[in-house]
Amino acid sequence: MPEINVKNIIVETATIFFSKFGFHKTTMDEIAKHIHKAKGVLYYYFKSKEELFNEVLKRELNSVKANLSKIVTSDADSLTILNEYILTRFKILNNSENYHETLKADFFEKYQFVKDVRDEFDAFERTQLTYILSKGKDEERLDISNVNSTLNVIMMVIHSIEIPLYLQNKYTEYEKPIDELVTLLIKSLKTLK
Amino acid sequence: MPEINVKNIIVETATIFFSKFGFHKTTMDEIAKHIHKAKGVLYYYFKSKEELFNEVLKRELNSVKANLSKIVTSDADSLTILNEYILTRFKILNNSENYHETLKADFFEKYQFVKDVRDEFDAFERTQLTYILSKGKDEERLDISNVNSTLNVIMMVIHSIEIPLYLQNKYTEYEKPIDELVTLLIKSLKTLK
DNA sequence: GAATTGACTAAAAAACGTATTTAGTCAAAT
DNA sequence: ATTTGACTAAATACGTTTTTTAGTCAATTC
Repeated sequence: MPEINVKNIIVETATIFFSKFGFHKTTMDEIAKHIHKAKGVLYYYFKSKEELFNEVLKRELNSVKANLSKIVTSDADSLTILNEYILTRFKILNNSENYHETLKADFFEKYQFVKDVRDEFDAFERTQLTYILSKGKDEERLDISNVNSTLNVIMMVIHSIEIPLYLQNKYTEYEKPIDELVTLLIKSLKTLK
Repeated sequence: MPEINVKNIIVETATIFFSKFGFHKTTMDEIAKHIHKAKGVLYYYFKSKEELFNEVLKRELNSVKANLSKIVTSDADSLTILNEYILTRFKILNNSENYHETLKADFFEKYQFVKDVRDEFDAFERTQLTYILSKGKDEERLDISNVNSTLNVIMMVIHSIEIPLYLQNKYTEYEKPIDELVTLLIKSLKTLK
């Protein structure tokens, strides 16, 4: 069986198990057994369980990035883009149990190995949001004196809200207030005419 | 020694110990020893360790409430009041280690006994913010169609931000973005003239 | 009668030793 | 180059023992 397939099958299987049982409760043995392979195969392709989880996480986040990039590069105006970016981000990451689990890194030591992947996703987000805000500023649709500080506000809001949203199962409760918050923020950033 | 003093001394001592060591690491024995009393005295005035902690918490929150009420009842206009309310709330609660610890109730079972005190403080907040928003609406300074849903937005924002702020030691990092966020929110709520 | 004490104890937490499981390794085989 | 399965150090789980702690209460003091 070609490498490309075995590695993918491992990652796909790991995605299912990690999503369902979490990183710590999933064993390498059960992943191996599920694909009818010896455990050693997993270690042939991945240095460790942590590296496998990071690969699973990267692929999930790459999918999220692709969706978000589509929004950012659309023909819509920057206000619409910013609106859709934030709402879509919350919505699609709601389905990523593995991403939720990484939020625990901010509370427990045992997840520090996900830091790099998390930082990389953060960097992606800052880039996308900076692009949106700068575009809006250039188009004179957004009234922003300092792009970077507005960016920090938005990042703070996103990172703060996602904790109760995903770790305290408040997605349903907060769905409507999030909509309204984003509307308010857009309104406050909109250039007055 | 009169009752009023012993009870107060117990609470004051408990405040110090709970703030420093947390609820679980503080023993009733060390509180008693510190005030040169037998442990039974603590149980004469308080039914349990949990009741003592709740009393400590109530007193801290009563102090916070007093400060916030002063702002709410001031002669300033509602925009200024809303601004000051939010910023002051974050600032003074930053010094309440015991309040921070109650935020853990949303993550761990062992703190469920603080729920009532927390709910009561929430209710206080909703009342104060409703008053501010309604006042602003009446004064026609705030452009709000539905006071209750705007209230939910503000409460969501406050409760979300306080988690990283106090449990992840992000007060310094978030101080400036919070200022700016509040400025943006006020701007979005302000009636256009 | 109210307030305090200090001995007591059930239960919780911590410590400890043993058993089991798991991540990771690697020589042998394919 | 890829896979296997036996192996092992380390981590985790578990049962037992020890220690600590929250809470109690009869006796004492004020």
